[in-house]
Order: sequence, then structure tokens, then C-alpha cells
Amino acid sequence: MPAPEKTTLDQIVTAARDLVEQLGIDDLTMQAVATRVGVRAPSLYKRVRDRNELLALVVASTIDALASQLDATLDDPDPRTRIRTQADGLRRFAHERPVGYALLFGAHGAPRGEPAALARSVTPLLDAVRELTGDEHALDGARLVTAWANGFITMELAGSLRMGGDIDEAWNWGLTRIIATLEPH
Amino acid sequence: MPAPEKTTLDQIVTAARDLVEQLGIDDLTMQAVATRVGVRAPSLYKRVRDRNELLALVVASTIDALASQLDATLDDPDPRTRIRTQADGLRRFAHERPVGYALLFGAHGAPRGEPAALARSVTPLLDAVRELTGDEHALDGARLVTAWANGFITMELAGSLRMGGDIDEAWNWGLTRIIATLEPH
DNA sequence: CATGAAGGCTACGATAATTAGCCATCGACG
DNA sequence: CGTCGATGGCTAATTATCGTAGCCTTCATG
Repeated sequence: MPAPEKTTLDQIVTAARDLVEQLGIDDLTMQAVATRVGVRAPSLYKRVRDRNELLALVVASTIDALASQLDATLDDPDPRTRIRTQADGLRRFAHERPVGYALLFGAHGAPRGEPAALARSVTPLLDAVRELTGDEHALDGARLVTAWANGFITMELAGSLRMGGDIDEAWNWGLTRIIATLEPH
Repeated sequence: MPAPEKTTLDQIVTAARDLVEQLGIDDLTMQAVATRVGVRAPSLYKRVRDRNELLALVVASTIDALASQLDATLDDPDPRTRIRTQADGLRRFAHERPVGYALLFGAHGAPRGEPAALARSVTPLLDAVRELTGDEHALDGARLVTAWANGFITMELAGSLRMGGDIDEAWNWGLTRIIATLEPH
């Protein structure tokens, strides 16, 4: 290669991911990222088209991290347990990287991740749900679970749930109900 | 009064609300708002501390609009019907002002609305849920409904639900299940 | 050892937010 | 009536950022 590279795309994305988590998405400047990886801001444009592409890469990277974390789900024979594990894992992830999580789901005009990666992160859940609902409503059921979990977590992170009461209990109560309603009866 | 006012705070907030809906939150400039109300940008600062305060006012205004729309709920005797009406109303609102809705719930570091106004918008739902779950789990139940609805709508707006299937059907299927699981059994 | 592509850098240009400081208006008051 | 001063608007200037232009250095290759 031509000249010594002082950084890599990976380093840049990682730095951006960390900074987004620290500063919030609005205060993430190219300056800050550049300093973090040891170059001047304009040099970033040799690796990334613009700030939006960088954010898209951060999103993609975050999706990957999420999918990896959810993949590591133990193979419990009870689909209810697996669903619960998935949901809890999602929530834990959100608590660990609230900004990144918000970036993934719903947040403003955030660059959406590719369907493929997103689909991958949902597969285990879909399979577990299918065991309860049967093929016909597997997709509906998975949507029910993810919508609820995502909504709950989003509101929790945004502070919209502060009306008193124990939030963990509300989570568990809701999750139990959601799972219960998936089973045929 | 001193000098002829060329605009009012109300006009400014309304203009900002409309522009946010048209351009998205990131492209809302003080310039654009100023032009819309017929003054120069710096004059806005006579009414508003800064852009963030303006956004906060937009959020507050949007919450009010939402609360008003939800207040207009008919007094159906069946709490299930009322819950359904509330949820459908929320979704309709979100479709009418997607950006404003995203701003309200979860979106980025969005300025959160005052608890009071938000509480007001949830009261009718809370009452309806209480009739099904009883006092003890009224709050949990309301959270279950709002979390699911909000999550569903957020994902719908973000385009995260495009995995096939009819979205309206998924909404109705989910809503039915949610309501069903609130009733004691 | 010449060379040219890759990657870094400085210097700029453009756009927005926000501030500083000046000017005009009109109701209250002598 | 004529003056005063608070209010609201305006222009000019400042600060930050993104992104671009164009130059310079390095080193794998022939």
C-alpha cells in the first residue's frame, strides 16, 4: 500500500459508536471522531462519504452487536423461556447502549439498517413464537412481542414511564401477559 | 405596548410544527421559521431562548393536540371498545403527523414533554383498562397497551415492519390479543 | 531509483445558530 | 402635545460544523 494508514474504517466506526453513546447523536462531530482516532477531520472523508454514512455504519455495527448478543441464546426447550430470554436480552442491550438502541429503532430520521441484518436478529424470536402460535400467526406474534418490548424500552429510556410503580415489575408482568396471549386457548 | 408586533409566540410554534412535519426535525432552521412568520431569524430570539426551547414548545403543542384528539373519545360502555378507540386514535394521529409523533415518543434526545400533559393524554385509557384488570394492575395494563401501541407505530413509521403481511391486520390482531390478555381469566 | 496511488494535511467556502448593538414605534406621563 | 423608555425588529458579526480543493509525503512496484 501507498502510505502508512493512521487509522482504519473499523476504528472510525468504533470511535463514532462510543462517542455517540457518550455525547448523544447530535453532538457527535467529525472533529471528535477524528481526534479520537488520531487524524484530522478531513481525513475521515477518505474512508466515509459523509456524516450520514458514518451514522449508518454505526447503526449497522450496533445491529450486529445486538444480533450477536441475542444469538447467544441458550437452547431452552421451552419456547416461553426462549422468548423471555430474548426480550430480556433486548432490554439489557438497550440499557447498556441507550443511544445506540434509540438509533436503531424509531429514533428520528435515523438511517435504517439493512433488512437482512435486522431480520437475522429477529429469527430466534420468530422461531420460538412459532412454536406457540403455529405457522399462521408466527409473524403476527413476533411483531406483537417486538412491538411491545420495543415500545416499553423506548418509553423507559425516554423517561415516559415515570408515573410511579416498579418498572421491572411492569416489564415482567407485561412479558408474562404477552407470552400467555400467544398460546392457543 | 411599545412597538407593533409582527408575530406571536403562537404563530412561531405553529410554523415550527408545520415545518418540522414537512422537512423533518434536522432541516428545521430558524431561518425557515422566521421567514414563515414574516420576520428575520434573530427576532425569533425575542420570543424563544434557542432552537431547543422552540422544539420543546413544538413537542408540548403536539402533546396537547394528541390529548385533545384522544379526549374526544365517545363514552362507549364497553371498556374494550374504548381501549380500541384510544389505540386507533393514537395510530391515526401518528399517521397524520409522523414526525411530531416520533418527536413525542422516544425519538433521539427529544425534549420530553411535561409529565402533566402526558398524564392527561393517558387518563382515559387508564380508566378503561382499570375496568378490565381491576385497580391493582391498572397501571401495568395501561403500560402494556401503550408500550405495544407505541412500539408498533414506531416500527411502522420507521419501516421496520416490512417483512410482508398486512400491517393493518397485524395491528388489529395484536390489539385484540392485548385487550384479551387484560381480562381476568 | 523513479513513480503514482493512497492517505494525510492545511486552507477554504457554505450554512446555521446565536449574540451584540442600533433603530423605530407608541403608550404613559408630565 | 412633547418626551421617554421598554419592546421588538434589524443588520452585522461571531462561532461551529460539514464538506471540498488542492498539495505533500510515503512506499510498493517495476
